[in-house]
This record gives sequence, C-alpha cells and structure tokens, in this order.
Amino acid sequence: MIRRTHHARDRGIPDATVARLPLYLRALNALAERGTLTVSSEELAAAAGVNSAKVRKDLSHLGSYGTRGVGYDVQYLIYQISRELGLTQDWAVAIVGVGNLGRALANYGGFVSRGFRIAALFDADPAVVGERIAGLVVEHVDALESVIKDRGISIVVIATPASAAQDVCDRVIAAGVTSILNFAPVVLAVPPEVNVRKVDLSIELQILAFHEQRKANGGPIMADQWPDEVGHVRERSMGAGS
Amino acid sequence: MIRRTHHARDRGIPDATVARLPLYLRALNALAERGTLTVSSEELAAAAGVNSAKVRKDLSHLGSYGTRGVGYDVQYLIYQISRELGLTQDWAVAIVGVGNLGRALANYGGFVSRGFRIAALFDADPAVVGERIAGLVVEHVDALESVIKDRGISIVVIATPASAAQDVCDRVIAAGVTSILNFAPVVLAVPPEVNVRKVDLSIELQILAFHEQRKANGGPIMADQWPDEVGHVRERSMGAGS
DNA sequence: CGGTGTGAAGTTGTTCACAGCT
DNA sequence: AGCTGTGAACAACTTCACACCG
Repeated sequence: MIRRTHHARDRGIPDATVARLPLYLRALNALAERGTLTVSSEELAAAAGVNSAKVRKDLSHLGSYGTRGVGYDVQYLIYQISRELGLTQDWAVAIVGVGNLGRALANYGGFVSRGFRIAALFDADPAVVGERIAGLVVEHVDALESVIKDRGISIVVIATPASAAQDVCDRVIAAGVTSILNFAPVVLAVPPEVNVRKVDLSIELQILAFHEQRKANGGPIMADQWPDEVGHVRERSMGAGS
Repeated sequence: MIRRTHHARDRGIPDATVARLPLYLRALNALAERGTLTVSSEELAAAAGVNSAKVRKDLSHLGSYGTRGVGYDVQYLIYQISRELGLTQDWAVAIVGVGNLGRALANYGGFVSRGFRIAALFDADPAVVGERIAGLVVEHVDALESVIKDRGISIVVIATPASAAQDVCDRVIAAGVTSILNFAPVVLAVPPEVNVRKVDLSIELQILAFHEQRKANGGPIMADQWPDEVGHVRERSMGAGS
C-alpha cells in the first residue's frame, strides 16, 4: 500500500518528525528575533513543548547540524529546516470556497509569512464572485482548471461546504494538483499519489469532549443501555431481508 | 511513571481510537440518513477512509456491539459512540477572539450540530464588543472569568492573536476550564490536568509543502550548503560502532 | 457462508542512557 | 565540562490471520 520506503538515503524522514519541524522552525524564528545565536536541544525542546531527546533525534534525521558541547546555530538550523520543508521556494496556493472560513484563511497572515502565497480565490456563488478579498478578486469556480495551470498553483485549500468538496477535489486533481488541505467535513477519495491533510474543527471538539467527560465522572461505569423509550433490543431490527 | 493510563479501569481507550470515533460517527450518521440499518466493518472502513481491521479493533474497545455474520446496527452504534464521546450531554463553548477566524467559527454550523453550544464570544477590542454575531453579543474579555462560571462553560476556543493566547489561556484555566482548543500559533504552557488541542493552519501547509517538494525532485540529493559560505562541510556516516 | 473479535506479528514512534566530540 | 548523536529498550499503534459465532 502506501509505503514510503525508498531504500533509505538520508531522505527517509519519519512522518512524526516532519510534523514537528514546523514547530521547531517557529520556535527558532522566535529565538532569532530575540537575537539568540545558539540553542541547545533542551532549550529548543522547552520552546516547542516536547522532550529534548526527541528534538535531537528529529534533527539528526536532517543531518549533523549541531555542535557537541554547544548546541545548534539558530540561523543555520532555520535555514536547514526551511530547506527540508521546501520553504525556500514559494508555493502558490488557491482557496476554494470563500465563506466565513475561506475569508478568514485568505486574510490570515500566517500563510503568507513563509513561502506560501495565496494566488487565487474561487467560489461558486455569483454574489461572491468579483468581490475583492485580501487583494484578490474572487473568481468563479468554473475557471478552476485554467487558473491552476496558468498560475502554477500546487496546493489547494478546500473550504467549501461538504457537499461540494469531493467535486472540487476531483477537479483540482485532474488539473494536476497533488497537495490538498481540506476543511470540509468529508473524507475525500483521492488516488494514492495525492496528499490530503484534513482539518476538522468539530472532530477536535469531540475529542476534547471525550476527555472532559472522563475527567468529570472519575471513572464509574455508566449504564450501558438505551434511553428507555427507544426500546432497542440488539438481536432485532435486522430481520428484514432485502 | 508518567503513564497516561493511570488508574483507568477497563475503559482505557487508546488516543488513536478516540481520534477516529468522530470519523465513524459522521460516517454512521450519513448511513443512517440514507436509511441503512446495519453496516459491516468493511463498509464503515470505506466510508471513514481507514482499514477494516482498525474499525473492528477500535469498536471492540467500546464493547462487543457487533453481530457476527451481520455487522453493526447503525443506530445502536451511533448511540454508543455518542455516549462514549460525551455527546449525549451538551457542552457550553466560549470563543475568545472574534477576528476573521473567530467569526468563522462562531458561524460554523458543524459545532452546534452535535452537543456543542456556543455560549459566549469575547474580544478585547472595544470596537468589536457589543457586536452581534451568530445570535450572540460579543462581550469584553474582562468578563471572561465571571461568564465562564455563570454559564458553565467547559471548553474554550482560543482564536486570538498569538501574543494574547497565553494570557487568555492562563485566565480560563484559573476560572476552572480544563479543555482548550487553540488556534493561535503558539505552544501553550498548561498544567498537566488541562487538555489542549491545537489547530495550526500554517503547520499543515508546511507539511504539505514537504511532501510536495519531495514529489517534485524525485530523490536527487540537493546541494547541502549555505547560499554563501558557512563552511559546514558535511561529514556523516560512520554512525554506529559500539 | 459472512463477518466480528482478538491474539500475535509487524511497524512506527518515543525515551533512555551513554559514548564521544568540541 | 557540556551537549550532541544514536544504539537499544520500550511503548503505542497497525495489520494480519484465524478462531469462533450467528
């Protein structure tokens, strides 16, 4: 299936490590701004909220960029991580779906700050098309394919309603996009070479609720029954043949 | 012994499983709406985008709710997962920071749909305080503590600028909140009994960029040097030896 | 038969602890 | 002395494969 094992060159960076590199990068940028020149794994770990052994192992996957007895050169490490993440080039990003969330994303400074440039906004609603947001004119989603090709867009953010997401997804993939950030609450079906990351607000809340509930009722086992009026019995209800 | 599974009884559901339950729940709701009565692990797996063995193992952590040879009763499973996640009660949620993102969250229907009720909006900007959004009047952040207590708010969403996030975090924790969903791009420092989940838009993009870059340059090793000359000559290999 | 529930094997990620470099 | 880099132990998660049941 999805195996990312090419006979390991230096380039076999574990997913878990990749997910933490942006965190280190942010911490390093903060340190750099304060004029810090070098940082130990211990300090970087504290700033990123992880364990120091993890920092050292993560960074060792990029190469030996530290100095024993001293630590890591902040600027050098920023450069190496940026390069590894591909942030030394800039990426043209399109946002599809300019509702509340799409607008928030378009106006979100954090995107632009590193390597990412929002190059197009799309919506299907004629009332929204033509509107100017964050310096861009919203285009009709009909133009998706041509704009993606013309502007070299390589990452697409889907911020449409759930019902439109799969269709948009299919179209951008057909247009050659292989990296998608999906905010719609659906599981997108994509071919294996396409990379999808998902951000789902309500799932995050549900996970919090789980832990909150567990904290609340110290552990007693709750009644394992339906509310009475439902009157459900396990063995039934599937009797009907097709 | 920093063991997450402290004195838990048989209800020790793995984190990875908890994170997938909302996914199953959504898939099951979709099935229920189409009138489906039972579902096999294979079908549910397809709908949730995971492997079927994973579905069975995940569900087995909740109890034996399937029927061999048949599958799972959709309604019954919806109820059990909802109960496990704590969605049979409803949770009062506050959003702090009513910028673009905060507004989008306040208006996002997905929250309200299951168990979550947005009970307060806060901002520090006097120009925003008093504004009516999604049926709620934005309150000044000064009222944070009292409103949290009065309305029984148990989950707080932080959608402030990075600079304000830690302060807001400290205050809501002091007011008794132990579940936080953080959208600000900072690592929040919290005591161990507090649960923080983080959603970071720019980190997701950076992870995508990493994979996109790797796809682009099939595998050749790139120049491993500073643009200028920093003179770090790479000298690797000879790793093990002990 | 068809499909769940689950030991066991396999994989990935985390943490420890220390050798070895600066 | 101090701190990195890393084998090795450990822990978590995933997948397999099959006994068992309806």
